Amino acid sequence: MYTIGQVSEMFQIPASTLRYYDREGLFLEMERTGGIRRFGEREVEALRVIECLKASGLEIRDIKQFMAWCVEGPSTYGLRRQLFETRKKAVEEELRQLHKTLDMLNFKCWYYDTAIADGSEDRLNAMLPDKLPPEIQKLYDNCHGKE
Amino acid sequence: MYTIGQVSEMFQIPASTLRYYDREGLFLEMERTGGIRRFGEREVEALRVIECLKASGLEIRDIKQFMAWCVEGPSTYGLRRQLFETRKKAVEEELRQLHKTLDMLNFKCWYYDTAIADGSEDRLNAMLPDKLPPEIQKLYDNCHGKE
DNA sequence: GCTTGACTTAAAGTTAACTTTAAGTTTTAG
DNA sequence: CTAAAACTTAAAGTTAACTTTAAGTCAAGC
Repeated sequence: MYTIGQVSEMFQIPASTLRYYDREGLFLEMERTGGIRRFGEREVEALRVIECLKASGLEIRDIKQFMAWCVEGPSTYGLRRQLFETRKKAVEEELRQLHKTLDMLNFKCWYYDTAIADGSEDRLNAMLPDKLPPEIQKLYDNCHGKE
Repeated sequence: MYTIGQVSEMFQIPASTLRYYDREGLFLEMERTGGIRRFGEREVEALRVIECLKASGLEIRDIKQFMAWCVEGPSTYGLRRQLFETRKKAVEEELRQLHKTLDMLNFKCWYYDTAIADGSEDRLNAMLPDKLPPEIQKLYDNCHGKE
């Protein structure tokens, strides 16, 4: 069993944030001794799931809903499974979006490398949007709306 | 040249947001006719870059800084190049984090598939954290801190 | 027993990124 | 010329996720 300070240290999360999560109902069955929170394995695993769901784009209120399902028992397995499935779809979409963002960033890096080499953007502007090197054309098209 | 309403439609961004961006200094040289904003190719490309930088995790105030560099001219090519390089690093890190998140989500989907098939988590709890199927073990380890 | 450090609470404050409101101006269609 | 649609502003309001503050309680070491 851990104190809030130890968990704060383990996860590199401020104790104030852990208290906030508790207030919001993310640690529904946490024990206390003399008013002081005791984090057990259940809470540590809950925190890993909280970080995962947060990273997937879920809001605190919806994570609270999930935690309530966990307390409710086996009748909510289906709902919980569905939640993770939906989060998977969201993260996969986010990954696709981030790859497009990366293409734009790579294009811009090439663009400024070229501008620096040339000393101006004149030649670049004359090349745009066609006449780009083939590998750069791909990056450009992918972040300027071409399918 | 486009009005704010046309750009709002094109990018599916509320006109109020475009005005907010303008107020924050993201369209530094935008023209007006009779007080009304005229978005040209420069502003449309700026908006594409804004969306990219936002998706990369950059804040509005830092995007404003970038736009100021663009107005400043060729002397800031190096700074602009460096900004995109830094954003690339941030996005690549975000991609790594999202892949770990996806591993956790896949593990949880398998976990609840199994719990549903079993009707309880008893057998699962007896399997954890070792004795998991090999392909599941990988997912589990990757999101429970094992290197 | 006393100090120190870690814990507790409720309530107020912070921040970023919008969003809404209210009042007014400009453009467009008839 | 007029009515409606689309634009304008400054200022206030919203939201999520914390974070800080103030005042107090608990546990450990000397």
